[in-house]
Amino acid sequence: MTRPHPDRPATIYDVAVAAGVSHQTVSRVLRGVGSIRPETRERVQAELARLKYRPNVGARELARARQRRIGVVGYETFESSTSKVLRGVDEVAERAGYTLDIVNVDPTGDVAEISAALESLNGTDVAGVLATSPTRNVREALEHVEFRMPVFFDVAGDQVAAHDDEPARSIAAGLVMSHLADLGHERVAFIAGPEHWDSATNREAVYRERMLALGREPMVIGRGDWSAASGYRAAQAFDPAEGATALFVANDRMALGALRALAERGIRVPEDVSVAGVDDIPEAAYFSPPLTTVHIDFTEGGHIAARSLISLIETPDASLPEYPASVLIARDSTARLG
Amino acid sequence: MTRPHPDRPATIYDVAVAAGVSHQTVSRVLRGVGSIRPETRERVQAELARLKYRPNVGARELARARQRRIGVVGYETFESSTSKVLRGVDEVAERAGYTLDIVNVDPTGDVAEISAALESLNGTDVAGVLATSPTRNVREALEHVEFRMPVFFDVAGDQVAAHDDEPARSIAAGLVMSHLADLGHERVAFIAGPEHWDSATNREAVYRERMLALGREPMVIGRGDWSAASGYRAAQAFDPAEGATALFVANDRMALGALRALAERGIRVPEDVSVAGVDDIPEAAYFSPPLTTVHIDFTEGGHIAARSLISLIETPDASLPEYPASVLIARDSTARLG
DNA sequence: GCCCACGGCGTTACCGGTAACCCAGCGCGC
DNA sequence: GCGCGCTGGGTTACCGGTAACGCCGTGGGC
Repeated sequence: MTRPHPDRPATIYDVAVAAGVSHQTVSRVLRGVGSIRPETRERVQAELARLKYRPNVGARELARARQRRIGVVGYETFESSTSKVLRGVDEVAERAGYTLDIVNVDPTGDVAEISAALESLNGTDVAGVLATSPTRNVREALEHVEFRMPVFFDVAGDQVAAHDDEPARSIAAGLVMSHLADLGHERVAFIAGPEHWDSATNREAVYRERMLALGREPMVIGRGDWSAASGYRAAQAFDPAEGATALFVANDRMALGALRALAERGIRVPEDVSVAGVDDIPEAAYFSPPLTTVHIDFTEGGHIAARSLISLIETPDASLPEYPASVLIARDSTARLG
Repeated sequence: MTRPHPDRPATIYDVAVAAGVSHQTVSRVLRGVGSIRPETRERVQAELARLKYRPNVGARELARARQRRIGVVGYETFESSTSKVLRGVDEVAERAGYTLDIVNVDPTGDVAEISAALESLNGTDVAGVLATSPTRNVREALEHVEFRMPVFFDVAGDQVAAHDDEPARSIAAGLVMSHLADLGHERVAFIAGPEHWDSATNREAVYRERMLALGREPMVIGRGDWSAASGYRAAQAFDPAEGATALFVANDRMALGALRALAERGIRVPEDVSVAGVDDIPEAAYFSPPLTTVHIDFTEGGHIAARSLISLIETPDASLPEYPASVLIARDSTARLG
């Protein structure tokens, strides 16, 4: 379905001539400032509507010397959790009058390539940049590019706790490990996320730490790329003979693949092994069996990131935001040991 | 991670003064037009780099009297298939020098509300509008708003065949029904998508038609909202006593919910009933059992939609695009009858 | 030796807005 | 009757680019 090409839009000058006033009066009506006789105002508004006036945002930006776009460095923006972050960013940005300029990059790709993408964003004079891909490569690329505008690096909804001299750590992974420990699981195997990702390394670090705290050797049986297919492949390495009673998978989609791999090999969940993920994607409740996971509010994470960036843009005092609390969602894929 | 607020950017006038030339010479170097002495060009380029010049896109748009943004009316852009469409649109648009301005609306919401969202897009002087939400409400809202620019209404990757006096029809649904018929299934139950959606009604129409062609009464047992949860609920109404040997679900996510509901009730798939979906989301291969579905290339659909819109913008001759072929992916959830 | 074309720039106008400043007329106090 | 401030608006400059045009010097054709 299409519509024909229409002719050139009316400007405030056209409207001014039609209403018999100066263009400045039209501008005043548009902005609602200054004092204007009601009669004049109505005449202008009538012409505005009749001529179907639409403001030229470029001209407005130019005259106001103020940008209204935020560059977003996204990645696989079609993936559920990350695009929920984007949605949250969009909601806040729109309310604040900003428009998003989304650049898709492969966050695990070549640093030079990411830098080029960032540079192109930089060359397009946006008001600020929001990076939603917490990978090492993106962080490095950000170091390379000299931005003239504020940059905010989001943690992509994955809540982390960072104390003064401790590194950032995944709360979600801690919740999963505590849940498993509560159920009596101490021999927990782990399928990690892609190594360039901050959230993957954060979760893995917490897993290892908790295992050591239990006096157990960490059992990282594989590493995926967040996809169900990679979880399926990684779970092939799960060997019941090694004694693990639970399997912690770094995200829900990989957990789906892992569940499938275990089912094919006749390993029952949760009777033979408990399985838990992270993210709480909407589908997780309908896996077979329904997956125990940690709910992360990605949209709210996006809100927070956007608010932080906008406050950086408008008032250059940076205060680090508080992320919402993640909560563990226990479902049938985990059960008490024994 | 953040960076401080930097000072105001350099303009071509700053660069011109620094290089000892006129601003027009700088503009020429920037655009690569006109004849310039290599020595002068180098001097300008050096200053460009030294002052970290970034073009002001607003000013450029203004001077060129040409818009560079495309408004996209999206919906649940965080959902897998739809955001793949967006990604495809983005890829093409970026290559053509356009930037996306994405507006999220609830495509099943109030027509007035959608109209308002469209109007705000319209008021922002974009080069064209691409609607990626094929719902009746969005179509109605598009009728209300008088656009000054080309509008393209995408079919969101779902391929349809439209003959002259026939309505558009879902090819994907036809593929599923043929596959089931090949396996001997004639008594096929159906879980439909939300009624406002074109793709839902297209798929349902094809389902009904095929059933009647087989001399069977259509068995629409429920209607969902595309989510796994709604598929789970709808599948509660599946009664094996009614004789259906297969269940066709209008998309994969609802099919996941349906699989779960069937499993909970002890109905085996595919032994007791075959199940098929549409979309081929990446997770479908890891459902229990892996889901027979129809692969739709959403990203390519986005490419095509964007190309169509851009050609409408640049040369107002509208030619309807060819969508890529969908293909059936047979997996374990469907089996020969008997 | 003259004219003209062309390379290599500079000048100026303009895109569509906003903002600072200016100005006429009126009502008012004194 | 005069100065004052306020209302209601017009004039003009400017934002940072692009485009049309003009100008100067040089070199080649005749």
